[in-house]
Amino acid sequence: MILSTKGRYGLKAIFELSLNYGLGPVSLKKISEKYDISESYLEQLFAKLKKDGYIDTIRGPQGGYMLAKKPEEITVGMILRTLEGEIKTSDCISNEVCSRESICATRVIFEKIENSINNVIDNITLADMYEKQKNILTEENK
Amino acid sequence: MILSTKGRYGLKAIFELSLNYGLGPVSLKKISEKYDISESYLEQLFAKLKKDGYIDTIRGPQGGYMLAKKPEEITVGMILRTLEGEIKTSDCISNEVCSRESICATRVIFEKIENSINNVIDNITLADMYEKQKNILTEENK
DNA sequence: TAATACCCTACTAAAACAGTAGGAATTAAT
DNA sequence: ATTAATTCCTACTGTTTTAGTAGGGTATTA
Repeated sequence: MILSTKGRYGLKAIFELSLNYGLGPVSLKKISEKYDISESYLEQLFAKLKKDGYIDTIRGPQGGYMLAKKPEEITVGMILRTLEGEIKTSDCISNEVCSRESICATRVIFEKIENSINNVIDNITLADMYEKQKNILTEENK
Repeated sequence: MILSTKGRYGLKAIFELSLNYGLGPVSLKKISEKYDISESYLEQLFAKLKKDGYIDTIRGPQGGYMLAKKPEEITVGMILRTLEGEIKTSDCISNEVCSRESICATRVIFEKIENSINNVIDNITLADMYEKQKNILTEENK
């Protein structure tokens, strides 16, 4: 599993916020019940997302979490990097010339993997996911 | 880091074997010294690769490890899967209909990531890496 | 028969994972 | 004013994974 529950839960949860974009805050309780994810654990994930400026909060009754930006301004990559850390496949330092012969060919592979992942996650926004979701639901009702 | 040292070391090491394809076995000692990787740790990685049929061994002095197949028949994906396990991004069961509304859109993302990784690693063989390596060395000497 | 090399199993320190626990602060509703 | 709902914050914890280490056994060749 190359993604931990941090990224998996976190993406689901913030997508839930994007479903509610413009409709007021959503409480953790609701999200954790809907997805059956520990409330306290989610809290810690949301704390990171808030720190990085992706979500805002309102405290007290009727409070909760909400997107701090438009869904089209938040990419999957931003979320995953906040929660999982940088997506890396090796510890070769970029542009450093390998001191050991024949390592470079493997580095090229690792960079390709990295690039292909980044290419996916940096080009999908929460708004795109919303569109996708609509399509899925439409398909199901055919 | 989405790849552990198992995949990173292991790919480097088996690539070394492919550089020696057809020239007799290479001892672990040599590889571990060249790449500065623990010999005993590499041994465990090679044991898995042998079990899965990618390398053969010759015991005794002058012995060592060698590819069990042609470099063009071994993909990076085979090696990484042997060493790291299946490349997965979520635990959604394929084709299972999500019981929870709106999870599906996130599943689509995870599948895209998975597919893009698999697409890279399943389409590069050790022979391709060898070609790449030659190019790198040629470029350096320009 | 000594040296070289693979073979095999068990152990381990450290980190990461996946939470749990519990209290403090804020605020809306009554 | 009080209560209840909510976020905020920090610390703790059991389990698994990581990245090895350790040490003996077996085969082979010079």
